[in-house]
Amino acid sequence: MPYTCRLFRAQRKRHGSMQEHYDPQHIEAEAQAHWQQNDSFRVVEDPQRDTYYCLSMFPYPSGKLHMGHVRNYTIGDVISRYQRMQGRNVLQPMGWDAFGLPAENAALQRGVPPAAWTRENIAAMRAQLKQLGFAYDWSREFATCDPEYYRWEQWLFTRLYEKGLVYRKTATVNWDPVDQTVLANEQVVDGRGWRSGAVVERREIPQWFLRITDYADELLQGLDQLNGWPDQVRAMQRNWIGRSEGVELEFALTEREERLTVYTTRPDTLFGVSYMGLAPEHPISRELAARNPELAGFIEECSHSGVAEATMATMEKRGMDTGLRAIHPLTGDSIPVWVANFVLMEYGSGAVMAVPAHDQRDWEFATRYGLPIQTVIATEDGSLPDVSEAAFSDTGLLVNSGIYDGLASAAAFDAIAADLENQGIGRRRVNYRLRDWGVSRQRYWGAPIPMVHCPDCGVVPVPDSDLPVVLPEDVAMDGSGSPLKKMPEWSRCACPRCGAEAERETDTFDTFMESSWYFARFACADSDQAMLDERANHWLPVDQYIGGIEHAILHLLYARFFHKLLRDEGLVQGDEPFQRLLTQGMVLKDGAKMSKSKGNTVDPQGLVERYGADTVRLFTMFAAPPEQSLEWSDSGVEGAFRFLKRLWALSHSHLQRPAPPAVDGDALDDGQRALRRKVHETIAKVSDDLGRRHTFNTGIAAVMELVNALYKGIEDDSDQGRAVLQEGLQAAVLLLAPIVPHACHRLWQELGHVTPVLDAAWPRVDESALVQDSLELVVQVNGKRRGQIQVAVDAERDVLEAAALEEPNVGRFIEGKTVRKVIVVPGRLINVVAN
RNA sequence: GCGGGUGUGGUGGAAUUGGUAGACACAUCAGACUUAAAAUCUGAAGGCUGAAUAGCCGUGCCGGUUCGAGUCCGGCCACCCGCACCA
Repeated sequence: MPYTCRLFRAQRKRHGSMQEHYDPQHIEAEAQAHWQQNDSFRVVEDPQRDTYYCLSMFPYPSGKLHMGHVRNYTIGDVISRYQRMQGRNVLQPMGWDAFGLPAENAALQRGVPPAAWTRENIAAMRAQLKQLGFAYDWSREFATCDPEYYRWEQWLFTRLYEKGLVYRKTATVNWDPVDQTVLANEQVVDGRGWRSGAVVERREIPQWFLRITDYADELLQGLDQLNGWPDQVRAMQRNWIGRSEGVELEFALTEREERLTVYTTRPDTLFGVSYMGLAPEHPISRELAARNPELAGFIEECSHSGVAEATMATMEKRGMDTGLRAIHPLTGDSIPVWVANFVLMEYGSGAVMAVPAHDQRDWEFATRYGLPIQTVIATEDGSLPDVSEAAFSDTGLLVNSGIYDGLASAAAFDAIAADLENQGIGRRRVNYRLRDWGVSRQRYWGAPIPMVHCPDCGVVPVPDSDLPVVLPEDVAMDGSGSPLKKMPEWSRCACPRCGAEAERETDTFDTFMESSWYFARFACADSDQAMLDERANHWLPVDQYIGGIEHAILHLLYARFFHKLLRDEGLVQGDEPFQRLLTQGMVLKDGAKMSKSKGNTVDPQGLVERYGADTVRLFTMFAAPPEQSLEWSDSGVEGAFRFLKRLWALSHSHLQRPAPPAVDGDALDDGQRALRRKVHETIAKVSDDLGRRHTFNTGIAAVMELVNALYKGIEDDSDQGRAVLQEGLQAAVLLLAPIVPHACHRLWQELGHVTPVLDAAWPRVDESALVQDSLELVVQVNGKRRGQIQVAVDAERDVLEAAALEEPNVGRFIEGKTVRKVIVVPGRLINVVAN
């Protein structure tokens, strides 16, 4: 071990010279100085050792740490330190998700360029992370706004363009007509721009897309292998990808050549179609509007709303008859074609067939506009469902469906699909809800999209030799769109292909791009010849990833997608980036999410100054299991502080006494044996809680119980009494070391150890200490607890039954009744069933 | 609207595979120490009944399965998260 350094020796104190009172400021400064001077957290690739890559989601540098960060990073640090004590070579890096909207807002408010604001925040937050004692390998730190980082993202994007995985098409954005700028969904409040208050409009503009749908099936299949992920997150991703099997079919139109293509998962309800719905942006809608001012007015009205899916789904369903008719492909009936505000141009073909009897949305629309509701599915028992109050969306038996009457939905699906196929107007299709990833942002503070628009050659990717396309950092923001669009000196360039005067793309990347591959870059952060090198495969996949549940879908799906892109580029080997995932819950105060607007925030900085990092870490881990939301409590913090004082005081008292001999298991009296059993039961419990379950709160509770028991044990001043106490204190310090590393660093020294606790081995359970000869069993009568009996651990079943029936209170409850059976749950209880 | 979650004492939570509901802590109360307070230490405590052994009730609500349900199933209610340009 490289740790027998000057400082460590100088700090070592003999027993008895320990400070009586717990002084976190002093202890923490000392421990942090030790770690810094010994470069304790730097990790070097070592082919001989087991690797463990523990990654917490990197923060957006918003200014200072909030409690959510503290919680996230404490969880990661506890796991990292625990794994290190297991002997693994642990990589725990940290960096900055540095591009994004808040920097632009800050620039507007304070006139500071986003780059300067971001870098100041990074410096402040880095200092805070160090103060909290997180064991990060800072030599691998980077910020995503570093050109050395995003140049590789630009490089990959041009590769993907060559492969055909990148394309351009128009997509809808929120447009603020007053500020003349594109708004994020977050910036649209009640349908209005957050700054200007103007009613937001929808606008179609050309944007860059990544073909994530090419990977939809693999992203879906891969979820089955991700056993280390919460089922909840896998379910959310599965639903997000939304694979469905259905039929794509065409409806002919009267008076028009072209056909309307729609997709349905319920071809069995085809005979119930009573109208067609067109998106307001559909080309046919637009064309008809040109000759129909009323329709044009309606479409114009539809454009006054945001683009968020929640807005679309909750808004009032409205529509207008176009006068156009469609022909039902099987019955030949003529069906009205409506423009409907809830039909989205970006999904499928921008047109739907509506079956109001069997789809709730269609039902609501039909009811509102008096359109016919034709029942075509009967329940399994053949009775007609009541569709006067709501649609009947279950499957069942077909009725009113011509030759298909009597078929079950599944059989009708096949029959109708086959018939449509034979007629050449339909085909079975697998469809995904997942849409291609739009990566363009009309913003300044992001990585420039490395494309050039040449009047002659069209779109040309920037060649490798010209990368990175560096974002100019010294800019002024004025609130009306990206400064890049007003910087001809930056955007004007020579076409890389023909040399003619051309223009750079002024859109920047979605910041999800940077966060989709940072985990791999940490393995080789200094690589300047390639995006990734062989060290990526040394460390990947991430063994444990930790972050907020709010990232369950988008970030985690994009990162999984990117990992597959990197794999297909030959840069990494595995299929999935994150082996195990822990989704931490939110930090609440007074039952609500902490936020500046509610004024219920708690600043970690003040707490660290007052109580020390260890108390903050301890409370955060104790107050709730990591996946659940955590209710902040100032008095709970006080309690955590009190526990550390108790632990310190107990150690101090113990160390005032003569040094104990080794524990001699055979020489212990009953009390000592019981206390020692508690020590080893606690080791077993905490090992499981920290290593497998990640329920840090129950692990801490177990150590608290142990410390309470040790407090009683300190009255025993015999040799073996002191020996058991020494063993118990050592166990407590080792078990707590990942959680409260500073206090344990010092206590471990005080208990007489030279190797720092950071590198101490995790304690082992002595099975012989766990042996008991008798235990208490609960006795129930008809499932209700009526008494308990003390029995030998190896007692036979008939002995247990007899003892249970003899228990006096049990006797009272079975008196006059017949015992029907006796259920024995070994080690737990006996239930006497009597009536 | 759609998708995913959560709901247990005064409070945060525990109960890991269907087997003693309330571990551990906070707050409270009592005792010790103190001139006093703070700090610290020790103890009590889900509700109701009872002198007590003990009994009845009790895990959001209604119903079910089981010898036994906080845990499983069905139906509700409330709150939280996500919904593709917040990160």
